Amino acid sequence: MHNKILWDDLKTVMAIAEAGSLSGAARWLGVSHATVFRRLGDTESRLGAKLFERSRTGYAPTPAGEDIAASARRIEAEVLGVERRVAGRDLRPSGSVRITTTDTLLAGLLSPIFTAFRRSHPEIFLEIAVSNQLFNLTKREADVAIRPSLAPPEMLVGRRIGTIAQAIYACSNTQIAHDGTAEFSDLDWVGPDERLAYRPLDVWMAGHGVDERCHYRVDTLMGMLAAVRDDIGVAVLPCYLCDGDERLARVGEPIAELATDLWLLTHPDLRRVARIRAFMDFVAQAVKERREQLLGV
Amino acid sequence: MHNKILWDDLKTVMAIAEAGSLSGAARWLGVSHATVFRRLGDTESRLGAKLFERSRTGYAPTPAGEDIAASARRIEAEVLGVERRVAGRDLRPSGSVRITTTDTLLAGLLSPIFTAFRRSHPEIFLEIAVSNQLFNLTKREADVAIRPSLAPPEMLVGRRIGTIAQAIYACSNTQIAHDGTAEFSDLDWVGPDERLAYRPLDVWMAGHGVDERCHYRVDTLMGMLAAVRDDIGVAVLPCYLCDGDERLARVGEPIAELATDLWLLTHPDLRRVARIRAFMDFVAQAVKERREQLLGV
DNA sequence: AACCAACTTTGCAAAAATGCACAACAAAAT
DNA sequence: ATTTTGTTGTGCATTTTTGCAAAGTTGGTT
Repeated sequence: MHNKILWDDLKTVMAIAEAGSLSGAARWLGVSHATVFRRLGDTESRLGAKLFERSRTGYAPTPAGEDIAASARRIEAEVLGVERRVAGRDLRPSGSVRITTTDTLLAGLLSPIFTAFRRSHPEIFLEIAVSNQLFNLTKREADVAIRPSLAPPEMLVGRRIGTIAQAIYACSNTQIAHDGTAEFSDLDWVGPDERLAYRPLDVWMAGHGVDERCHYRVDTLMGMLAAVRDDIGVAVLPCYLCDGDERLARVGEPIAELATDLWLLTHPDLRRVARIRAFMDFVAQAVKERREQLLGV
Repeated sequence: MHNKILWDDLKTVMAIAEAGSLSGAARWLGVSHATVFRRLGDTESRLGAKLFERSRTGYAPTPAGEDIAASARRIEAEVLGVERRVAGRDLRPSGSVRITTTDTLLAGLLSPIFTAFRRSHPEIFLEIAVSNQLFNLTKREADVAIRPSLAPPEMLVGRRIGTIAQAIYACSNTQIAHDGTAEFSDLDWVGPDERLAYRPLDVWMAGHGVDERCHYRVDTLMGMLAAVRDDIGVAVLPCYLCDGDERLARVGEPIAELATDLWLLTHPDLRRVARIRAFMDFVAQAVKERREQLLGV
């Protein structure tokens, strides 16, 4: 009769409420949809309350279901906080660090740095999550983020480790690459699409009247680079990514208004974790040593 | 590496921290001590942190263990709150109600009332928790409390349903029972012991100089009653409990300063639950009908 | 010193939870 | 209209968790 519910049952209810379906909740929770089905039934039985209206389009929470989902969100925040604080007390210089960064930073700058770090700290494992989306460090989706940004999120701590210069690049074996005399508006351009969410470049291209000549858009910088290599057009790209590529030629000097900062960030609760500090110190130093590569000089 | 812990693991850590041992935590959680042992080991492994210093005489939490236990207490409050609110939405006039009351109230007043309630509401089940300790309605140890008190706890809601009169009783076949002329200080007395925590009666007995003649103390009113029946001495007892007992005789009028109120209480979140309202309305009415029995007239 | 109570730790059997595979249904896409 | 995709719901096998029983340690009581 008065069976108390499992605290994890609340998480299940929250997952169903947010996903709107058993299958979606199952994916989020990392279990089988059959398991979610049974857990929900069991929870409703223990509480003696209906938590979801079942419909053809999925599951919609009842007021009681919403109340539980809201509680579960507060509990989730509490659990993440205590997990971080416990993890933050970990003073062992060993274990795993999860880093999130972009594909371009990884390929063009960070990969050799990570390799060197692994060599010098064989007892610290790295897990790289390549994403162009901002990971949620509060939810411990990563321990460290290395990202271009003009301002870091307020709740994270870290340091600015460099400035990323960007310039126009063209395919090496084109006329523009050789003499650089064509007008911008006479060129074909490659640009970012809206999913890349690269607002400053959109603004710059519009301001220089070249977005009208942009007939090829990609949602990754690597895709933009490949298009330039294949002479589909010219594009603004980071110098660290392109200057070492023989098939690309820089056209003009770096564009000051498109320079951006490179940040190395973690959550405040993790700043004292030995292995995270070791990693961040190493990367900061290594990037400093490559500061000219980032600046494109 | 980044295994998230089960939310119920936090409850386990809190239980061990509060009990100081695996065995004590097991009793509190309602599981085997072997289970607690394994859950703790698994949690420490997932977090990569030591949560308790172990000894054969018990477990003492580390700072990380304390942090988790504190989080778990907050989560427990959150879970109890949402369980109450969900239970509070239960509008079905059926199901189970858990009542806590004293052994004397049950035997001398309430049992026939509960029987009548069951007859008139066959679909509502009663679970009676007999205790002289105050149950924690906030922690849902009971849904309804029926208790003598001069003032109810602030966080509960309810109503005062009667006044309990008390008087001196003696064994029926004694002289004092017949003529009532002996001085108090000439009698042998039966009294409550410190575990009964019956402060007002202690004060009254001291004020009338009869605690010096009290050589028999019990920690239950039923035990006091049995002693009076066996002519071990006289005692102050509730009128509802004794007036119907042929082996007991009242000596004098009820003692106004020892009158106490009878309260019918529940948690604010449960006040709208249909079966709880039905129960409380019924009991309030039935006790009102017995008001003279309570007053000893 | 002997006995008792309360504790931790572990191997094995039992119970519970879970995943798999399938059937059926419904909406979206073609 | 048909196909594809995504969903819910369920029986059975597998995996995981748990309880039981035992061995051993420690401290308190007699």
